[in-house]
Amino acid sequence: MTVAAATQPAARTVHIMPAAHTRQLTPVAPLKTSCSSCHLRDLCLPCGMNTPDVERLDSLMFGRRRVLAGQTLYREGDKFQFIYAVRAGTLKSSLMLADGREQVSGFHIAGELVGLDGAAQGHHASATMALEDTEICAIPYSHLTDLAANASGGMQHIITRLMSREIMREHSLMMLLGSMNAEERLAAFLVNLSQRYAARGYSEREFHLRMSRAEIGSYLGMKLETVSRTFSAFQAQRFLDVDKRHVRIIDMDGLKRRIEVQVH
Amino acid sequence: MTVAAATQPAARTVHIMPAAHTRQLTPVAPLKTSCSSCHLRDLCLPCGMNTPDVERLDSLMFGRRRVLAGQTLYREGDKFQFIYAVRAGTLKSSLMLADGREQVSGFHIAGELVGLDGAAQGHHASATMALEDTEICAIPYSHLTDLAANASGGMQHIITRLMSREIMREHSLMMLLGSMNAEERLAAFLVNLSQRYAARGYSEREFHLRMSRAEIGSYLGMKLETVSRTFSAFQAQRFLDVDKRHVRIIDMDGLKRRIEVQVH
DNA sequence: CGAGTAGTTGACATCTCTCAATGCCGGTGG
DNA sequence: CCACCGGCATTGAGAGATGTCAACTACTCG
Repeated sequence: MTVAAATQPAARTVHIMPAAHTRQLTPVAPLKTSCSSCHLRDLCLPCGMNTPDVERLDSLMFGRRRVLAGQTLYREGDKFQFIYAVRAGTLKSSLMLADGREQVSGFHIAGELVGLDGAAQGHHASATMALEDTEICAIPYSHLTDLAANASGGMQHIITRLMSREIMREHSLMMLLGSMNAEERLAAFLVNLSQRYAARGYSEREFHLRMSRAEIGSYLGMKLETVSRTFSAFQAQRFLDVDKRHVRIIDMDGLKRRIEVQVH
Repeated sequence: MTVAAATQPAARTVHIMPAAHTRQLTPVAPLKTSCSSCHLRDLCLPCGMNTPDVERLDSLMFGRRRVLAGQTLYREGDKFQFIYAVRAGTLKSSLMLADGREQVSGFHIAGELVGLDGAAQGHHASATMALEDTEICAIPYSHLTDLAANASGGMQHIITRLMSREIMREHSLMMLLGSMNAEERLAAFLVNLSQRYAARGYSEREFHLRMSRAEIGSYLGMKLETVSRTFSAFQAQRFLDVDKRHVRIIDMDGLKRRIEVQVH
């Protein structure tokens, strides 16, 4: 195995596609953030909460932080203290085999939460790193559970639902890894990404991939060459245009027909 | 794809290996069960709880239920009301693709919990069925969350930890599906099973598989013939003896050396 | 300009799947 | 009691998909 190249990149090129907000930031003292005024509130943690609960959330005053491209948010084995909400940018989570093989377990964009995997053991089971300059909210887990204990019952349920959602996310990935071929995998990946971008107001048909072919391959359980060939095959079949990391989907229905995953 | 055979078996043969307790049961009114006196309390839901919390759990008086071999505990889409603890027997959970392909997402034995995947959407994302006559505790989820709201903070944490554990379990499976070959997959499966049996006081080196080759294959992302061939290969390499579903591990270290998964 | 990284593509190797035949076992019914 | 059937497992042979290795291009960074 030689995914080694992807394991510890000295620095990563920064891509500039949807996100302009990553660039100009007051880089000084960690800003405090309020959920109620956040443009991501309907996608992120507060989603589904009632107003008083969101206000309680605000009272926690999450710290905001920047993670530069290639930097690590937490490593495997790190103490579990925070869960993180992505405000802008892209993160990648991965697991390691003893022999150094890496398995990417997820890519996370604005409004998504990472780090919940640490709750079982008190330390993180995966590592998470930024694929581009990324801004996150660090949510102290202990504060969140305190809140759940005191707030209206709904709050407790929110945490549970978040974790359950994570379980479902992994279900789909298992499905994909266990019973799909290369074209189905890549199609599923692109359709999923497209939908997540769309939910955030970006184009569902045209976007920049923030991850390398090797990272996509690791996530989808295939080699980078196979990813590359499958992209070319899709282009030949007129499902999409690809130019390196720039993707334009021409025939969304065609892609979707390749997968038909139910996993509701 | 023709795993169809495994999809809807009319009836299943019952195997008799560790479990004798499945057989004689008062099949009358659903028994109520108390966690504090359960022989599985250190593996199951109460694991890690303090005594007062376990007593609160007892106050819920979970219903006990039998699920016969081949019967379904819940189906994909069913309303999420309970989580289930296996008291004796074996369950299998699986997901469906629209085209009928099945992906087994887990096997569950005594002391393990199933059904948590329903918490996100209020209905189950997977289906669960008994591979042999099985006895379960049905734990009303709403009672559990009520309890979490009132009990000492630890209780809330227990639920979270359970779900986080589920996430980690799926992490390992993803790892396996994403970056291991057939021999590594089967070795990982057998070692894992062996450890779970050992934790329950059964032999770690000799056991009966409750699932078919097709089900193992679906779980591990390979075809039943490949599972069979890999078993034969292990036998030829003197790692184990197999006779249909009876497995005796001869060289546990040899098996473990094939995997070396870290995923802690 | 040279080095390094990422991506693409070809040729070939290898692994796993597919299809098919066979054996084994348990259950059923004559 | 025995013959037969269905389900499960094993095994072989060949096909197909993906991995491996290597060459080449484009681009970025110093």
